[in-house]
Amino acid sequence: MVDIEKAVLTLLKESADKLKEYFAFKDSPEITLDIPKQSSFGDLASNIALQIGHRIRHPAKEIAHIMVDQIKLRIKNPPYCAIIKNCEVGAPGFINFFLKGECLYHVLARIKKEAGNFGRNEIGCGIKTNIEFVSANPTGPLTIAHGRQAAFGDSLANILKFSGFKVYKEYYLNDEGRQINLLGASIRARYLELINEKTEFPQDGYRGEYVKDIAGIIKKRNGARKAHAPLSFFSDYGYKVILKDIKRDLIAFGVKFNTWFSQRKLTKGGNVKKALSILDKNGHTYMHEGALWLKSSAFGDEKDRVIIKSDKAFTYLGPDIAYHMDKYKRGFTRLINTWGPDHHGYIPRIKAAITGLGLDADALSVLIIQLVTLYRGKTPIPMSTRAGSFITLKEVMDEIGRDCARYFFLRRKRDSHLDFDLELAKKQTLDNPVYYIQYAHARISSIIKHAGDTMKIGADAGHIDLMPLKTKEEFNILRMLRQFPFAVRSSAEGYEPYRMVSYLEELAKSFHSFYSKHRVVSQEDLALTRARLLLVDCIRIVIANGLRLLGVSAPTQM
RNA sequence: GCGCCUGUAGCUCAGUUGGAUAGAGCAUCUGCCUUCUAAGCCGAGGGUCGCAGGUUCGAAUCCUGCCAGGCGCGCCA
Repeated sequence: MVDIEKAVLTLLKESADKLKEYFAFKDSPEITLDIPKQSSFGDLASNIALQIGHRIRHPAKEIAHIMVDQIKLRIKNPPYCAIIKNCEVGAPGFINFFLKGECLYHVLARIKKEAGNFGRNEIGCGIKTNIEFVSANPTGPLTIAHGRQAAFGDSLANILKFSGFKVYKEYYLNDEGRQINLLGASIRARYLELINEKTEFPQDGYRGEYVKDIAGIIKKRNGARKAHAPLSFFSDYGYKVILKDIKRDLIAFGVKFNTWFSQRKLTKGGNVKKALSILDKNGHTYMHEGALWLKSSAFGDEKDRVIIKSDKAFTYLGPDIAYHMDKYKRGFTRLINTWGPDHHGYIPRIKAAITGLGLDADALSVLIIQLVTLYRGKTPIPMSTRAGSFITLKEVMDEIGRDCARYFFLRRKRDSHLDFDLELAKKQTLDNPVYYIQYAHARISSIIKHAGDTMKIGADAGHIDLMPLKTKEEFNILRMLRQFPFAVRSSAEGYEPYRMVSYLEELAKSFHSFYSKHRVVSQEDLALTRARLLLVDCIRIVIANGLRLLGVSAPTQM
């Protein structure tokens, strides 16, 4: 089988090189192919003439015509004549290729052969990649904001793996410091209340019900014996209980981490001191008013930042610098962090520290995931973590299910605010496209079951005559199927799983549209039946692959 | 005051990095189930891309200035 894409790229490259005889320019831009939105623009298109035109300041259309004239000569002869029907110039200067009908069928045999691997690509080149996400402080249950990060990070990890990156998922566990102490103090106060000791609730303490629950457990186990236990007893007890719940919820959400990275272990191993001594040696820190400062303004931050406070305690920056250094030390050459929008101002200082350590800050991409506003119909649900009034991820999962929750979190671009309407998410209509996609998968499974064993498509998929596929709807499906690898690549390159979501919605649409117009299984026309069975089976495979990347299940019946 | 994000159809949002006639879903109006799942399908209407300039063959996209909303500007995480 000829690799269509490669052939077309070769043609374009040759004619771009020829251009150099007419115009003065050195190297041509990288040539990329796309599948145009409208079929009237062909089966493959390139904007190379537009790019060259821009570069040499010459009308793109003229360049495109020169290129197309040459390409037209070449496609009359083998091997191109077998695959390309025609080549045209599009309005502003696109070069559009129209493939021969038989070529469009090729994708089916490929899907059948590659099955779960169809759509895989190697743009990652095996780069060792660390993706750190959620990393919520173990001082309270996961909220929906964490849910969005969890769905996003997990799905992005899937997509990157599928694109040839070597991906490790990591959760940074903030298991020491002020917040943990505050949690301990809050639990202790509740505990003392329970055993009727006099106490005062800490001013910035955690007021959620779960704090009382933990205090209750301590009382049940120990009675009043812990009245004078050190703060660390309550902190440790509390964060362990909470961490257990966090892990349980994430598993229920379908998210598994390779590493739970403990801050406590990091500082115990002396890593913070090590990192700071490197910064010091490189001349990027200084003492001022009893505190140790990072000269981050030297690397573009708006001002310098404190690492060690005048009371000798670290700010969060200390351990975080050491943590990132550790990531580099472990051999990761690409780092991805997902943070909430409240942390965006923090990016320059951590990058400054990394540069100061002599490491490559460009290897780190910090992705800001915008917040989620939860609605019930038109009414927004107010959220306040400190006051303890919030909807947890678990509650959302219990109410609308894991598939639905993940899907809704993934639908939006990461830098768009997400309005999450629980009422909408419960509807089983196109208001809620996760069912639309799953429904296509279930319908196809049902058709295949209905067709029975006699018409089953097996290993002979490559020999099925596909010429009977000739309706508009069938060609539209073929076009959509060919697009899947492009959708994977674009999701990976942009770190944007939502592109996969949009793709799947469109693919499902092309199927539902076909389904309502044409019958797949008919006793009268066996040849057509076999061809169409192969077609829908391929849709099923691609939907399953896509949903798997999103971490959403593909049911065989609904 | 400074920084970041957002502003596209009545609503929720796309628009693949400057390209083809600005697209989906919902909502509204209108049709389709004796045949493989109606959680479905076929139509119709709906736009000053926040506003004003600029850059060029070409701008929702880039630049400048405004306007509106959200978030952040700690020796808190």
